[in-house]
Amino acid sequence: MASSDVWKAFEENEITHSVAHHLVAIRELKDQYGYARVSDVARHLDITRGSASLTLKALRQKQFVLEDQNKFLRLSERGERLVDLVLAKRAIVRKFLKDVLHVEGYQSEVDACKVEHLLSEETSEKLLNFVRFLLADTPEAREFLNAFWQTGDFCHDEADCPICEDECLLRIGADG
Amino acid sequence: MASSDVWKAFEENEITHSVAHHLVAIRELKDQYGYARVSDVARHLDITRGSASLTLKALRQKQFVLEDQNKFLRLSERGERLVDLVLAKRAIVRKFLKDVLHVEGYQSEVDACKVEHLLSEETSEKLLNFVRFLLADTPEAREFLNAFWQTGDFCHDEADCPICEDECLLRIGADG
DNA sequence: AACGTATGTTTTATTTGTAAAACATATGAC
DNA sequence: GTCATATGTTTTACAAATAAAACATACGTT
Repeated sequence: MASSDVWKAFEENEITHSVAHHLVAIRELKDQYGYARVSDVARHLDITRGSASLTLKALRQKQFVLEDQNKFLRLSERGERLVDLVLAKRAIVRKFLKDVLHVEGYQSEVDACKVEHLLSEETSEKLLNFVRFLLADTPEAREFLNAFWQTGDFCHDEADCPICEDECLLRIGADG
Repeated sequence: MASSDVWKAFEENEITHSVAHHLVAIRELKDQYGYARVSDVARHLDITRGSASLTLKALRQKQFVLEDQNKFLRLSERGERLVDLVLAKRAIVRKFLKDVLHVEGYQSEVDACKVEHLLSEETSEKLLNFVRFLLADTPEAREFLNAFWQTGDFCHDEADCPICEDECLLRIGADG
């Protein structure tokens, strides 16, 4: 049955949202302060030291994180690559939301962060490609974006809506 | 601190992925078979009856789901509205992935399903607007999409990439 | 050396979503 | 009427992610 297949596919994520944030925290702390310890990660994420300690222990066991003699943490090569991927996906989504859709700053941060670790490689890469093309300085892209941004709200009546042909989505435009 | 704010905002979802699926299951079952009971939902989602029973009990208490004398379930007005919103968001994302980015069928289903309940109203509405404009039959949209689809892979070298100006994302294009 | 503070871990508990099993009830076949 | 099957609930258990509290070091000041 198709429905339960898609449902179950949700579980198949390589990493959880929580793990992504712990790894990114290490990257950000090292960039900002030059080092990252368990307490620093906990403060950065606003969780308790105990909680961070447990999560990071698991990440050390899975070889995403390494620890030196003085309890200073760093990302392994695997960890660095994973963080690169997460940040790349987040940047693509944020760029699309902010610079194309004009979603307000904070909301685009939050939505990008929620979504980033869920997108498949295929989707991320195609979105990257799309946003690159859209924001590149070609006549087609320029004219299209100008036309889109000038239009403001488009097609809130049912006529000629290419999505509503298939499924009725009108209520999203209708309510507040 | 900005980082932990965004992180915490992840929790602020009105409904969970699991709840969204239980509610959508009721809608789909009623559409397909005319009724939906606890067992039907469980079968549809490929989970045990016990698990569905508990989740649906909570949803009855929260007034998203109603039950008649014969244990037949239906969505309340609140539940119907929520399902409308979830399905609308999913349809928009799916449409964008499939018809604009050309993400392969199954993957676009899965990614749309993962993401649908996480998007804010603001983002969904703007995405809807964008996709409507993009797929409407205007000269700007037609020319833009033709140019995009003809180009194939765009900008996998660093030159002139509007995203890489801000953050380096090249590895996503470089690896497999 | 002693005290206070920061740090890291461990233990205990909670919540959410699930499975598994036991149980109760209902329905239909014979 | 009895038996098999389907249905729904409850109970028990588990995993993940977290908080809270207790504990153990370690470090710096005095």
